[in-house]
Amino acid sequence: MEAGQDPRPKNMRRQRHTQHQIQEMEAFFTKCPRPNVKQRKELSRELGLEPLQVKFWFQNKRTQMKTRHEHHVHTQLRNENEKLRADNMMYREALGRASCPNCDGPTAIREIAVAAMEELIRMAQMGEPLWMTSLDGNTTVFNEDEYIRTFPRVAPKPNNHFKCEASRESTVVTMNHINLAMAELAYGLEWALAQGPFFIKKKKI
Amino acid sequence: MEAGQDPRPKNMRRQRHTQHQIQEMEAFFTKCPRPNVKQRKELSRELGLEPLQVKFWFQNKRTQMKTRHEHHVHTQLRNENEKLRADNMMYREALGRASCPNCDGPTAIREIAVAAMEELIRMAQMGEPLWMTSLDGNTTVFNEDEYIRTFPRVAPKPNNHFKCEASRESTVVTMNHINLAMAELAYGLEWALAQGPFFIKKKKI
DNA sequence: GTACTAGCGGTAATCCAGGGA
DNA sequence: ATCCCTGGATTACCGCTAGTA
Repeated sequence: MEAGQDPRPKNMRRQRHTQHQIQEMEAFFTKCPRPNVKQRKELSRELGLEPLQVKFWFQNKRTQMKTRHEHHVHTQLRNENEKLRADNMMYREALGRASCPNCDGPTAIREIAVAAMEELIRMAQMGEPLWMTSLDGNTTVFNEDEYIRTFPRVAPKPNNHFKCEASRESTVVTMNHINLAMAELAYGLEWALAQGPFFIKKKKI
Repeated sequence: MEAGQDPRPKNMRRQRHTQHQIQEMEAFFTKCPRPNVKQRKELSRELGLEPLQVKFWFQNKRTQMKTRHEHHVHTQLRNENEKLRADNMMYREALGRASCPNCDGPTAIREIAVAAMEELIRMAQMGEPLWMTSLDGNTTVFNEDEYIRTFPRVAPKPNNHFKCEASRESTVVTMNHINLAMAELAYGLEWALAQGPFFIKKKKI
């Protein structure tokens, strides 16, 4: 095996391929990133490199390309993320501001939700006047008159039968905190639902 | 300078540090990722490595850590992206489903958007009857009568002055595809906006 | 099953350009 | 300018795995 004019003792590195060698291999790489033995031998002959060096170069080049591509995707992902976040914010605001084509007022969904939530919190934090402990100590009775007095913005006892039904159900609940919370939630939701007709009255045709 | 018991001819690489050497350096790395000359010399003495090798190891370790961190951030970004996309979809649907308390029907925003989009696509795909090329070949004229005939669901020429104004603007546009698309978009949006009063009529009090 | 091979991930060892005392 | 160090990119190579004859 007559050597290719540079039989270095193996493991001894010859630093940096020349610009020309790199350009040639780069050009080949764009057409064929994974040359076979023949192509590599041909290239090594043309460029004055050992076949093994050519093999190494292509291997390293492939990994380099891979990492660069990943980096590119990375920045792209960052941008997309930014945009999605902005879109999300816009949608969130749009939901609060959304106007309904059936009438020309804004939907009050958000307002209702916020108000109901506040009411629930306040109801939960209240004690004896609103939530009366029964004599046996096992149940808590909801004082509806007190409720109407405390939250006067609600139309007093609307005639909606759904509301009456539900409110009667939540009037007596067990002491269990979860049930209590659910009862409050039900009442708050009823109130929110009951706003429907109220708002409709406000609407101008 | 009496050598450190391994004066290899320089440039001859000794493969792979031992598990012990790596563990020690790794432990040191967590406390101090960038040891100075003294610390490196001390480590090299303890581990039977050349100071230069220790230096190399720490340098390579730093870059490795960096790439690993990048990779980690990468996957994290992917997940976040996925989640944001899902949220976005949910918001979009919520916008379409949002019901308005001023009336008892669902908002027709989505329907309008879909219909407008379909109309835009159909308009874009149409040729001569709807989009007349002018004699000089440089401008495309929008045939409004043909439009009304083709899409009869639109109330013929509503008296809304905004619509008239805008439609006149988009009647004559240059051949430029971007402008053309914008004109179509404008017309479609006008149509969508013009639906407002129409829906109001449908609403039951 | 077995021997051979290419490709890949990981790692050691540099080279190079640039920053700071 | 001088010297040392660091990060980024390169070159060389080992060990493992999968595909193939």
